[in-house]
Amino acid sequence: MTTTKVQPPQLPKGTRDFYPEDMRIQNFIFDTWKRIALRFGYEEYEGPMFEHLELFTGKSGDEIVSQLYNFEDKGGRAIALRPEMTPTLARLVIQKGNAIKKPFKWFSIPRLFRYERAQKGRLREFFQLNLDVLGTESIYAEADLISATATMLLDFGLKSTDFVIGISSRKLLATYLQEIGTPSADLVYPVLDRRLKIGPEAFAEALAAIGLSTEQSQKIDALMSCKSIEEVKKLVSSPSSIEALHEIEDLFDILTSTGFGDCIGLDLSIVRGLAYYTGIVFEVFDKGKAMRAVAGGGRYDSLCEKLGGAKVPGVGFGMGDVVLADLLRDHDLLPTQKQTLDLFIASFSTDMKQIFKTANIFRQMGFNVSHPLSPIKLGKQMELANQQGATCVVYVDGENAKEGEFEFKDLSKGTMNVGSAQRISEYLKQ
RNA sequence: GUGAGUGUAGCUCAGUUGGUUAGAGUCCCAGAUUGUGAUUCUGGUUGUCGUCGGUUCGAGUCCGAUCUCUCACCCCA
Repeated sequence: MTTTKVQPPQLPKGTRDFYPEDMRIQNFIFDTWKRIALRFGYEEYEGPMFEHLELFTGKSGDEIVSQLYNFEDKGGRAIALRPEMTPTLARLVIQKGNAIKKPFKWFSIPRLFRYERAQKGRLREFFQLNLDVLGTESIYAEADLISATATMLLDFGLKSTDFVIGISSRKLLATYLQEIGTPSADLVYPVLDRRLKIGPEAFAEALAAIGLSTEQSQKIDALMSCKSIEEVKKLVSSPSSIEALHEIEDLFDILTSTGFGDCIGLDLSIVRGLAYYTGIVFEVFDKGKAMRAVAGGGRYDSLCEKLGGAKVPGVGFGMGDVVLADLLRDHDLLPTQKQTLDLFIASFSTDMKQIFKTANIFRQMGFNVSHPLSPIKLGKQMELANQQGATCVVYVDGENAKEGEFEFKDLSKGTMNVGSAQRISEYLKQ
C-alpha cells in the first residue's frame, strides 16, 4: 500500500479569503456604502452572479470574452460570471418596462469576476458598489450621484484634500471634436483616454496616425489641459459646445453651493473607456499615490435602447472594494477593533450548565453573549472574555450575589458590581 | 498574453566563500496564579527550506525547469 501526500488546497489566483479580521474590514466598507446610499434614497437590488454571455458581448463586443469567466452549462447555454453590474441593471429595467415609476435610484454591491492577471488594486474576484439614477436627463441626477460619492468618502474619514472627483463631459468632447472637424469620435476617444499615460509626444503621434492635423491635435490638447470652466469658454465657439459647457457649469454650481466645492475639479482629460457614455463622466482620484483612480462613472442615455429596450436615460457609477481598502489603509482609516460582545458568562466552579442557561437569559434580552465551551479555569475564562472583546463578565456563581443576582465586572474599568439581570441590562445601556 | 522580482515555522524575517542535528522574534499551548483578564517570568509545539531534477563526498546556499505570490505592460467595464 502506498500513501501519497495530499497537496494542501490552494487559493485560486486573484481571489481572497476573508478571515474574521478581514470580514470586519469588509463589513465596515459595505456598511458605510449601504448607509450613505440609503441616506440618499437609493434602493438596493441584486441579480444573479452569472448571466447569458450575450448580455456582455452585446454591449462590449466579442473581445470581452477573453477577459471574463465563461462556460457552457449542461443545457448547452453560453454563460458568463458577471464582470460588471450595469448590463444586469439594464436587463432588470428593460424587463419591467413601464411598470417602474421613473425616475428611480438604485444601488447594489455585486460580487464581480474578471479573468485578468492580478496586480495592485485588481483581482479576479472583487466587490463593487454601484449607484445608478435612471429615467431622467436632469443634471440633478449627476449632482446626486457625485454628492453621494463625496459624502461616502468623507464618511470613511478621508479629507477633501485626500481625493478629488474629476468631472468631464463626453458631450463637450464630442461637440468640440465636431467643431474642429475631426474624424469619428469613436476612433478618437481611445487615444484621448490614453493621453496622460502615453505623454504629449506619443499622444500627438497617435492622433496624427488616425488622420488629425497638427492644428487639430493641438486644439484637443489645449481643451483637455483646461483647469477651469473659464479657460474652456475661451476655446469653444459652436452653440452645441457652449450648451455642453453650460451643463458642466450648472453641475459645478449645484455641487459648490451644496458644499462639495472642495471635492470636485474640472478634468477634461477624463474620457473613460466605455463606449456607452454619452454625457458627464467623472472619476475619483487618490491625490496621494500617483492619482490612482478609485471610482468612476457617467451618463449613459442610450444603453437600454442599445440592449433592445425602450430609451431610459441613466447615470451611474462604480467603486471597487480593493482600491478603496488600499486607500483607506494608506490613511490608517480601517477599523482595528475586534468583534463587539456585550457579555461573557463565567463561572468560578465552571458550572457549564448554569453558564449556558444564563447566557440564554441575556441573549433573550437582546445582548451579544459568549461563554466558555468547556470547563476551564477562571483565569482562562477571563482571558477568553478579554480576547473576544466583551464589555462585561457576568459570574453565575459569585458568593457575594444573592438569589436572582449576579456579580459582574466591567472589563474596561476593572470594577466589580452586583445586580439582577435587569440591572446589568441597564448598566450596559448606559 | 509579455517582462521583472520573490518564495526558509501560522506571521515577520536571519542563515558566513557549499560543511554536522536550520535559527530569532511573534503567535499559539502549558505553568508560576485552585475566586478573576491586558503586564511580567519560565517551559513547550511548530518546517519535504515552494516543487521536481542536475552539479557535488556533501545543497537552504550553485545550475535548470516548473509553480506561487508581488510589481509593471496589455486591458480596464
